[in-house]
Amino acid sequence: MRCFEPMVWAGGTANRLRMMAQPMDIARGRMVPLDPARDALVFVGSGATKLIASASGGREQIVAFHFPGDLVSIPANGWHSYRLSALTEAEVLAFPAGELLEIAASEPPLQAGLLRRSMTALHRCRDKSVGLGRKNAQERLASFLVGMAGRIGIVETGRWTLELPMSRRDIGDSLGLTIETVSRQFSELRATGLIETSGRSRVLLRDLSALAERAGHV
Amino acid sequence: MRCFEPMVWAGGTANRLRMMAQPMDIARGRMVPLDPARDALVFVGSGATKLIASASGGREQIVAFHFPGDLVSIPANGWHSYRLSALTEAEVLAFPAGELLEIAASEPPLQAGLLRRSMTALHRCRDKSVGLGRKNAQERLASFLVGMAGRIGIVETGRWTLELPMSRRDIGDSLGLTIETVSRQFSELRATGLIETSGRSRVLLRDLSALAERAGHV
DNA sequence: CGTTAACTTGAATTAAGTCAACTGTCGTGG
DNA sequence: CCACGACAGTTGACTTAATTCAAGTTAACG
Repeated sequence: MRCFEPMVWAGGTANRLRMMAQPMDIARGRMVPLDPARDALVFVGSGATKLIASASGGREQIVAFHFPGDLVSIPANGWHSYRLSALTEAEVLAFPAGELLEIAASEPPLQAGLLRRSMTALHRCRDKSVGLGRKNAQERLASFLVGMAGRIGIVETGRWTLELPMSRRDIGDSLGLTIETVSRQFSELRATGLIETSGRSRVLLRDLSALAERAGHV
Repeated sequence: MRCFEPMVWAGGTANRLRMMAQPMDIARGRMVPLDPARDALVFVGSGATKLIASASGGREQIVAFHFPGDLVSIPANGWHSYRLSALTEAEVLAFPAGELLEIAASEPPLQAGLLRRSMTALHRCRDKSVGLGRKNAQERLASFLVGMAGRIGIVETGRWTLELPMSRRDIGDSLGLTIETVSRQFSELRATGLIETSGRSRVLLRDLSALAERAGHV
């Protein structure tokens, strides 16, 4: 199920966009090939991806997960080096940021879409910063689960089910925790009765608002 | 020295913008008055501000500092509650986000400016997330100082001088550390010879690239 | 059904937090 | 201009949450 909205927003310029970026299929676990010298903008059409930042000493922080319809902005010259990796097989459209922004400048609806998505990403990143800076392990995991519910959760008779495409390691790298701590917090939430898990990826949120409270949301 | 660029970008619509937001003077330590029910966009014309997020339990995280020319996007309905506070006397222009975006939709240069600033803010937030998630106290402080050098630093014969408008508490709230840890790390960097301080706010960076290395930048 | 990697659990360690006492800076008023 | 008071910042001793290291379990895939 493809969902390359930029083509839609762009109206008559859809062809110019197609010339800049062919849709690409990225296999699970592979990086999206990007020119490391230029800022990139990537649209996720299907599947799921993670944006990884590397600091010195091989430390990695996942700064965002993406799902269909999301826009990913990848800077070339930050303090850290970024790369985009597929969590599941994914279809993406990768643009050189400069060229896309130039086209968008003469295509207000496209530019508006970019702006709206860019702000959504900013707000998500900020909410996440609060967790990284000020929350304990349990609150971070609860926050993560509540956030995922809003993005990929399926609700049924008041209970949310998640099918997580990322590993415990990915969750840890996203929350600034080790894999062991993530695992212990899953166990803790399970023991409290707030969640149930089955297999490695399915999570049932038994009480979303209690979980949001546990997450330290105001 | 006022610097309200949106007026400039907006060309002929400058008057519509003026009707939406009068420039305001915010005294040091005061909040920028915002409608808590609506997303806001604030331009900082002069002075310095901090964007504070509150989680439950009275915990506060400063998610960004702002200087003249910066755009601040403040969401009304996030997981956390946000407010913008002046670090020094500041002149700002506050807009309801919805209305400003609507005007921007028919004013490509304005929209382009918003988009560019929004991406800058996103990239800063991401680089900061890496620090919050994966760096130790010393790396966080070094990162902070290098970042501030790039924004408000004054360079002179290869040495950077900073006049920090924020307190140690603000720095701690921004780096996810306590005031005591921030203080200890200042002492540590002083002892290593990487920085000198005089008074509460002046910092001399004796070797920016060594500091960037210490910051864990790649 | 067996293999492998992902996940879980436990015990010891550590970086940063907390609590407490002290010192320096800066603005005010004598 | 200097002395004082108040608050910002510093330093030290102890505690704690999360990491690290190590040893099991379990799920998923062929």
